[in-house]
Amino acid sequence: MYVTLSAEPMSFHTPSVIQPPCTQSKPLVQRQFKSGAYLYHEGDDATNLYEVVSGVLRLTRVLENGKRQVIAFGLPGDIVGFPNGTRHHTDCDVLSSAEIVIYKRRVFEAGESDPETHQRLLRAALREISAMQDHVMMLARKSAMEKIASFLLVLSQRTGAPIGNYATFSLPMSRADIADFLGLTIETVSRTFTILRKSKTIALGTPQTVLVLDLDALIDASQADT
Amino acid sequence: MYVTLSAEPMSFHTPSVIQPPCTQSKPLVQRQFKSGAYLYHEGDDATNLYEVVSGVLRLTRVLENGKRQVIAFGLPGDIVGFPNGTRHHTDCDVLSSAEIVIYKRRVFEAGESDPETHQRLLRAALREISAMQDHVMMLARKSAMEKIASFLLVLSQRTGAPIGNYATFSLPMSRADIADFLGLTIETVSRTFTILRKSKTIALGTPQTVLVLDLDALIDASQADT
DNA sequence: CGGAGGATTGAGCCTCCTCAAGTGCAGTGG
DNA sequence: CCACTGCACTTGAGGAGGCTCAATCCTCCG
Repeated sequence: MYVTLSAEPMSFHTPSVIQPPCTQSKPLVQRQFKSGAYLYHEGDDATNLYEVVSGVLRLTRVLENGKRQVIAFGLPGDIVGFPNGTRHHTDCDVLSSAEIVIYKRRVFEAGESDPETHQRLLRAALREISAMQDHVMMLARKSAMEKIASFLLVLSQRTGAPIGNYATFSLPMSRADIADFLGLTIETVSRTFTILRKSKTIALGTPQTVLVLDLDALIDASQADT
Repeated sequence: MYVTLSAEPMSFHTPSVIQPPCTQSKPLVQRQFKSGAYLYHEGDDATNLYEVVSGVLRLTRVLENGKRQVIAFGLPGDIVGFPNGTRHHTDCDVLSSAEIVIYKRRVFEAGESDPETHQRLLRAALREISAMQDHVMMLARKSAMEKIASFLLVLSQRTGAPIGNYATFSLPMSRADIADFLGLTIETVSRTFTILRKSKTIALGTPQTVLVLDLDALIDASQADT
């Protein structure tokens, strides 16, 4: 499942730590991808699906005018690469070096050979529909602050590590990627980070390293004016 | 597939006229639903999938604060009701009386009994992922005018009927539904309709009946400032 | 005729975008 | 070692698009 930022704090779907992707004895293809590598491009014939074990992926689409739009980020536990028809409809590249489990598409589509994996991939596809719907709701209705806070919350939940009473995590994507994903501009993203810093809700070690100082405040900021 | 309003004019996916849903000899369950009826609610156990033959469905989700958000509209040719896990994650009700073909969920999930329908439903699920991604891109980056024009274009393409040189179609959903779907307010939707009327791009018979007077102008209005 | 609900229109404001300048850091080369 | 350059991020000023609040219109229906 992708980062989706639903209003209700998101549960950890198929976290690889708890439920490792390899549960049967069959050999699984797992590969290491370096930052900047592409898993596939838009229009490529889709032969594989990809499960993120570690690292972060970026799914983008190129618009008519050549600009790139970030559709989703692939975090550990996500399965990406579901095609439309036989072809990929996004680009997918690696933001921070990733371990990826590769599944054959036909296992997903037919599955006679491996019903267990087939079911697993099917559920991932359905989760993705739900996730995209969550994302749609956020884009349609949330303010800049609510979007940023929601985004940080999900990253914190899914990739954060505790440090004392706080949680810390890294932002492998640029401000431009965040802005693209949330339907904002770079400047608004940056300003919103500044507001959160000044209110002592978060702290930034580097611009790519976030420390959550006040989780309750972040949750408040992520929710609509209810 | 749902109404998605991608930038490139959308092709007609599985139009029921050309490729009727019933291609095999097995008996298919087809039912009539009246306006206002619910196909399912959020949280319901998902036993079926639904293919729209005629009419229009509305898929919504209820937020914490009780407000309703329109996720998608189901037009003829769409297949709706893909669950997340075993449960529906949206409400689905009927905006204009609809003929619906009902599929059993287990045919979609397993499909040993009916590989052909299984494949058909699987493709629909994948199309839906793609469609939601298109919708995300629109919500994130398009102006009010671009959203409305794109929305009208899709409805015109998918449900329009020619009248002389023009195309006409009905809007079974309220302004509030349109606003919700596009991430706008009722007032902005109404004002944008007015602009399109005054520029002779469209005409409104009733507020629910659209006549496309200048298709090229509508296409122009639907595209970003490229 | 009167009321209700949806749609339209208007005025004012606010959030976020645009444009522009400034800052900090990493890499490069003198 | 230090200037130079490039890039990402931050900050500021100003403006515009869309929202809010409110009034009005239209149509349907009792």
